[in-house]
Amino acid sequence: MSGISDVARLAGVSKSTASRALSGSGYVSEKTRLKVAAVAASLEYVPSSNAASLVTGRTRNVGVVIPYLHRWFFAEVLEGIQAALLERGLDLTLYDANPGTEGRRRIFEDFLARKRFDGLIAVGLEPEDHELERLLKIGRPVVSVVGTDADASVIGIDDNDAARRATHHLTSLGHEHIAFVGGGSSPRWASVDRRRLDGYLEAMSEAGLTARAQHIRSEVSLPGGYAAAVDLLGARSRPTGIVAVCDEVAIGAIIAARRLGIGVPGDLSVVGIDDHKYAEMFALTTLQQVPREQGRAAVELLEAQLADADAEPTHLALSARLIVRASTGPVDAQHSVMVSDARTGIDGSV
Amino acid sequence: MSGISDVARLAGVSKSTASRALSGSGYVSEKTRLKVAAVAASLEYVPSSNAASLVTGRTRNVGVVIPYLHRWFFAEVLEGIQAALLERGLDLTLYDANPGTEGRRRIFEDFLARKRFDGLIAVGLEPEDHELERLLKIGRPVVSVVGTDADASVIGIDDNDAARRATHHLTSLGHEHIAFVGGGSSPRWASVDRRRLDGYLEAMSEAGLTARAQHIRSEVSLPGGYAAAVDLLGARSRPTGIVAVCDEVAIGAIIAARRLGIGVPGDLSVVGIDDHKYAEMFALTTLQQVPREQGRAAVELLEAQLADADAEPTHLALSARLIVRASTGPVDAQHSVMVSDARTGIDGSV
DNA sequence: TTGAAAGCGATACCAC
DNA sequence: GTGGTATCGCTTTCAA
Repeated sequence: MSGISDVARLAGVSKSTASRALSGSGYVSEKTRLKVAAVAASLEYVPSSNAASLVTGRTRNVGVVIPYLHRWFFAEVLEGIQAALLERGLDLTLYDANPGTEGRRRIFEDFLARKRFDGLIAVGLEPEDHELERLLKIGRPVVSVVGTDADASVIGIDDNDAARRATHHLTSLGHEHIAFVGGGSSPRWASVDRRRLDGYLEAMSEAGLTARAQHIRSEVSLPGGYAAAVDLLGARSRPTGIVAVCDEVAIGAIIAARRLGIGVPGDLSVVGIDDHKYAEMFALTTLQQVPREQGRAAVELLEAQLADADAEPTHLALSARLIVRASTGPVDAQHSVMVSDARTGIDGSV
Repeated sequence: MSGISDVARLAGVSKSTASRALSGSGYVSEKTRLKVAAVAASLEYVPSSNAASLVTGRTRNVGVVIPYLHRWFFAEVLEGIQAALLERGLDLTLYDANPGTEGRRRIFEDFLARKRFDGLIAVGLEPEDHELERLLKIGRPVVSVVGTDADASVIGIDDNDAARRATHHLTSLGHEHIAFVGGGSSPRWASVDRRRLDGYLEAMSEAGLTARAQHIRSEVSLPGGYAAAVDLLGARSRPTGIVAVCDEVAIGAIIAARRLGIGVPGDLSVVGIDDHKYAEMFALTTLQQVPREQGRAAVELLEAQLADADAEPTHLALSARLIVRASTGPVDAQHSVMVSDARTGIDGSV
């Protein structure tokens, strides 16, 4: 394994010149640059990032703190981040900070303090106060995907607005009995869920339906949505519309409805938020966000902060796009589809 | 930010003694060890991993090369790896090597060569020949989760056996027309899929059903299984049993069956491989593997290789456990459940 | 049991 | 444009 001095010697130049030639910074004649590059290539020279980091203080590595890997949104964001980092030649150190685990504690107590990165991207982290404190104490730029930090750059959709529009979509179709499903299953609310519930409540209020607003708590997952919907739809008086906190919950609700023989959208309209990869298969009407792009954007924001130490924190609130598929319909059309469903086994939504 | 010389000075010892005291290697009197530790704590001293790595050659970092993040199996393995690494104080560098992407190419060409890790864990990587060559050339221990490398440690389930037992489960229930769904959708087979198909074919052969064996190609995903099953089950002569390449495909098939009014398990038995987190919700009979534990085991294996440079590569083939839920039943029971399904909207499987 | 000094492999300043 | 040299922060002989 050859070092830069080997390259320098074989190229007949000094270490400093070799370094300049390879890093591309500083004056080097084109001739020697070519020569050095050729030698480096022939030796398959790979610079030691440790040595370089030690002297420059820059690691060319980005840390990603993320609470879940198995949830659609998080996996997509992470893939977006990784893709953008690969393009830039930057490494990615993963910190899976699952809430309530010993691992998360150690990440905040020990791992982050090592500063093995030039900057951090926090994805849907929702840090406790003492965690946030740690995060800022590190003294490296932080970009959040989903969040509310005032001190860091944040990128995400306008959750309140998305839920409001989802709800409005149903009220404009004539629905009056609309439930919001998901969130609040654990004592500590995820703030995203909270914001979406608020958006729903505001839209219900605008439609004069505050009295009929109903929040069904559930875990934010497909089985969670399924379980909650089984209860909700099995009750005597069931809603004609469901706004789900996210697509996973929405899809769970659709599956529950089908199993209960409730036609979608004939007897029940369901709208989600996400545009999950399964959304199309379930013909789910939803408010689309593109987490992969959010991941890429986070890298771009971080890059800017890295280039210019005192760049102002940017707050990017993207707007979700309504995609109407076949899980929502006018409230009047009730039952018409249900019949065909029982006969053919396929309702009109596919 | 204080370095080890600050600690040394304030503790009234030399750098060397401070280093020994903190790293715990070499002779240090208990008294000075305590003193140094106290000073280090008061200064919130964090050693520079770059400096340490530069001199020791060890990074205390593990690279994980993984082709997907959004698929259940991969996300679970990754979470298992991360948890085990956090316990050991080791960092995790993520390389998302999505097949066919420019990013994957760069990972193998550039990123891995930097050797910013003491060892690698490859998860379901299925490297091309030239990629494998690169991998071994790095000269760092590699552990594979799922795979067939002779030169590296491998951990995974016996896929052939799992598929064979899944199939046998159906034949023992009297099924004769059993299709295998999934895999082979792209020209390049994933070898896992291939092995599972082989296991199915062997079991069919053992049951004297070779003539009726049928492989339905599909993408290995829930929508993929759904689409394939819609075609398969819509045909004139449909099977009474489905062995799916994995649970995601199996669940897609169940959803398709329900939509077509085909009762599960009344008219159709479905068995998967995985024990996916949604398996319970769909009452899916499956052969369980626990990817999270495979991730942990990979870390343990790697740790052993790291401790003892010439430890023999270990090949761990775990056995999947059959979990019988309610997606499979005797072939005779056909139609009985379908009727109740149509009446109540809920079949017997929940 | 401790300390002085020699690197690890690069970068960057400063003469030339 | 180029080369010598100090330096980054630590570990590790080797002597004392």
